Amino acid sequence: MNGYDKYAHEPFAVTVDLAVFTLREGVLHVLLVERGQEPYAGHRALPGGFVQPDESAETAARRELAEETGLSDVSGLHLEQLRTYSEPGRDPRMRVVSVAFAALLPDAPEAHGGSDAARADWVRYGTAGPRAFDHDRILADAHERVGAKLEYTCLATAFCPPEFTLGELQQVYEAVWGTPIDRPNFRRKVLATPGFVEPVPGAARLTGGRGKPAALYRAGTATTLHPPLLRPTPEGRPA
Amino acid sequence: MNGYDKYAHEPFAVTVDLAVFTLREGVLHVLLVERGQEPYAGHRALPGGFVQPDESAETAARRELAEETGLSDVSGLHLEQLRTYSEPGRDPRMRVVSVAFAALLPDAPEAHGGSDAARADWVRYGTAGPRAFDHDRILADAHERVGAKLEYTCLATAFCPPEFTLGELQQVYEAVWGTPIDRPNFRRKVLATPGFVEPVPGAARLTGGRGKPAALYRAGTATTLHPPLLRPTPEGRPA
DNA sequence: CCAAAAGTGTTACACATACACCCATGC
DNA sequence: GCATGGGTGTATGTGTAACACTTTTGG
Repeated sequence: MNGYDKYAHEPFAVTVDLAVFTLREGVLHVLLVERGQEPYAGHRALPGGFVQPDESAETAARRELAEETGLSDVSGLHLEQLRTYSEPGRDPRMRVVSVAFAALLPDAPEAHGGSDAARADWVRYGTAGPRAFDHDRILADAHERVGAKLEYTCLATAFCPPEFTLGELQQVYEAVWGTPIDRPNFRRKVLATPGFVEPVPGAARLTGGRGKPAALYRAGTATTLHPPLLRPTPEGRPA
Repeated sequence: MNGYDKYAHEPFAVTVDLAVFTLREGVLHVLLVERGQEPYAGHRALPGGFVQPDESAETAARRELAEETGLSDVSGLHLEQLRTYSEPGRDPRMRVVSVAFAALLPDAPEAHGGSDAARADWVRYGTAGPRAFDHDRILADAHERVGAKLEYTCLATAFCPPEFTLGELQQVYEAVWGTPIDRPNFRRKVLATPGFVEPVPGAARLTGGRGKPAALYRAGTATTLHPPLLRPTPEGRPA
């Protein structure tokens, strides 16, 4: 199999599938489209599409992200390759190999589904499926990956607007992990990690109308968290 | 892009590339083939090949693994999808999307390169490249991934024969990470993690001819490590 | 006896957890 | 004043890091 022969091998269609997450009012949402045709007509599915001849999968994913969200500038958004799904029967019509991506959005633009007929909506994560194809599994894999990366990277700021409060940052962790976190301890950990967040001098914002105004922070330059911020008893721990 | 049209899209070739690691005398080695034809004739490359029409990428990877190592039974070996490399120019001849895998072998069979003409040899990891295509990058990504997974999974036993000593297990960590580890502390951590290793009752083995015979252990049933076994100052930590 | 490798013990320190408590704002 | 959410302080336990030390083998 070291001799390449471009005519000797079955062609594959290569697509990208996107698990796009955002937070709306402190709740984790995911972007889903509604399929208009068979198979799985009427079912929800992850947004995605074919990789074009001159594109890498990453480029295709970012293009699809812009099309589906309707955002004009998606260049700064976090986009991360998850894994590739290639089981022969995953699409009943033809052989489709799909490279899955996870994307994180700070704010959720209400209107979207710009480019094509299929409607796209934000759906609360955890709402019952089943989704089309193997998209339930892709979505679960994406959620697990994002949750794990929150532990040892600065990824959480990707869910936040340019300036945010520590309470908002904590909401990201709580929404993705589905567990409450002790606020004082969270605060200390974040501030003790150099480069995770930087204070915006003097700025403060009223949060829910009520309560003390919160100091504002910007994302720092660090990408990894040492030591990590572990979620409470994620698995396997007997104690 | 929700309407599928199998004739409207450029066909892609889909291949798998394998980063196969093993330990030989305590040193990390990787399996490389020597290319016989252009491009990159004479250069070393990762073993791999085309995904067949009826195969998933995982199935293809395991088939290639068996062919390249010459092992008759590769069913129990650790094989893990890394990521997919899809940049348009990565193969100068045609559009090739490659799904990369990392594999771990406990023992290194000397003779291999069974199926085809290309020679395959074990090369010490870190030996100077450059390798063909983007295989240097794939190899670096694979090494980083394996190193990271040693921290929070029981993956290290995949490098070991069915029965092994704690010293051998420690050598896995030291070889992959490239750092020495304190033996007493390593020992305690491993034994304190339930299900990581199980003692083989009464068995012991002389290790280097010299020294006290070491107790033997088998891999346990656990897959994750809580708490993790962190490598010393992997990155970013200023202290 | 010496070298080499396995195995045990101990101490100091970092970190996480679980709270109690104070501050500023809207109603 | 009271509810709400931001921010500070502190004790207690767990886990790690860095060591010194003992044990068992071959030469």
